[in-house]
Amino acid sequence: MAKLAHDHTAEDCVELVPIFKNLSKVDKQTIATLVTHHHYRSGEYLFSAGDSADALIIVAHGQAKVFQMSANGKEQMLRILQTGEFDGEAALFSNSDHNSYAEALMDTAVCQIKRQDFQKLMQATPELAVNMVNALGRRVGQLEQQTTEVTTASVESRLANYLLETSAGLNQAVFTLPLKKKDIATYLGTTPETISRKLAALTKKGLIEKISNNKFKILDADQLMLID
Amino acid sequence: MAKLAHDHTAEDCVELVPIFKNLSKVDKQTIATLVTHHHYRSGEYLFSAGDSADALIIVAHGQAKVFQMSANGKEQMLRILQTGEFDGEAALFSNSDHNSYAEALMDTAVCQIKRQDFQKLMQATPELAVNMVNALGRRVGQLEQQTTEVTTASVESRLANYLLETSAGLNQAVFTLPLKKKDIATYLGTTPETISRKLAALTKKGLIEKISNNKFKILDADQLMLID
DNA sequence: CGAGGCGTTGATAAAACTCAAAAACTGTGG
DNA sequence: CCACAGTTTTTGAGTTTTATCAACGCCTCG
Repeated sequence: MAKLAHDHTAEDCVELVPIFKNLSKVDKQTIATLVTHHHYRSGEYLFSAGDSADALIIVAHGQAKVFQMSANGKEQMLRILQTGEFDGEAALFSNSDHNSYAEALMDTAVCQIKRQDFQKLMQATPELAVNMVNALGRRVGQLEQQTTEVTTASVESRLANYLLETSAGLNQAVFTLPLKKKDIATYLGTTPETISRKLAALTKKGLIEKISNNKFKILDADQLMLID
Repeated sequence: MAKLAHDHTAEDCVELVPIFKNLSKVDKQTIATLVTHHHYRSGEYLFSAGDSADALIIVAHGQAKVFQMSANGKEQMLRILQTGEFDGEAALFSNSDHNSYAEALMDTAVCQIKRQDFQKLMQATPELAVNMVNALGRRVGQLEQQTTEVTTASVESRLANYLLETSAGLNQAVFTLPLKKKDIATYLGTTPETISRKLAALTKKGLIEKISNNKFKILDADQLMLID
């Protein structure tokens, strides 16, 4: 496999990832020996629905979108995996298959730990298990939030929130949308057309300003929060 | 407080709950000493949004609904807590407040373990932590499923699924809906009126049969699965 | 330059919500 | 056992939101 610009080692992975952060040096070294390492180019799939899910997948560098495909062929984005985040929790409790897809949005480096190895690791390193519980607890909270928003708030409100969060996450009033509009749509549970229209609506109301194609500026955060 | 028909002790709790099942006798006894015990009557709240969330809550007996309230006053049901299930994972990783409500749907017995105690317990009992991780992993999977369904499937399809699951869960073709229609509505992210209409529609299509007020019979499971 | 993907816009349609009122059910007390 | 009050459910009519389909414009990149 061709080496990419950044050459990540197993140790990098362990250092980068919050769930491993506060472990002892020895533990980290043990973990490093169990980790395998993969690169994906933008557009490649880390896994697909139906693949056997027998490993925890940690994004060491890059970005990937995780989504499900419904019976009628619609995508629902579940999350964007950022550096340091992981997925595959389903893999941790049974030999089941993935029911979702993960696609790299840019060149992305990934660490994997086999289910069995990880379960043993948790047995041997309670701190790790506790970290995992906390991380999963946080994830449950996020998902509960997402479920509630998607069913109770209008698209315009969801979009407004998304813009606020994105802007806040990047810590800048003028920001570039990190996703294609098509992806924003599936993330918010709607269609690209509606996103387009609602962005126009927010602009017309003077709450945001379109700087360029996908660069925006928040003009009135307070009003954006109050939508719907 | 008046005693209810069943008098549950802390030991009952520990025995009942899957995450404690495979622990050693000693561990179970330790846990039992940390557990406090509460009864709630139907309609009472186990906790409300804004309450400080500093304990893991385990349903020892009964049933409770967990829901969020959106800014515009709509309820979204997140789950029904059955005997042996727990909530409060948000409490496990930070001193945050609850952002959801839990209301007893019948007389319900609950065990609580303080966040601090539980974190220590996990440190000392890796098996417990692993059980927790697995339980939370399962929960994440459920929520991902719920999010996807709610955004990609029609109400009729969601309702059909709900009926199938309920019927399967109770293991009987003729079954009584365990929730009020209002609650089914908030669970499926819709309104009571729509539930009423869609039930009528499914009946007219000959896929289900209304036995009595809230007793139904599945007539054509295959077709129900294919809706939308 | 041209092709293909992405985004916008418009017209239309479908799904579901809202509001309002009637009907059915629940439990209670006489 | 019946009547009543309160709640839940159903039904109807009208409206809103969002999806869909189709066409067009715009970039980007070979």
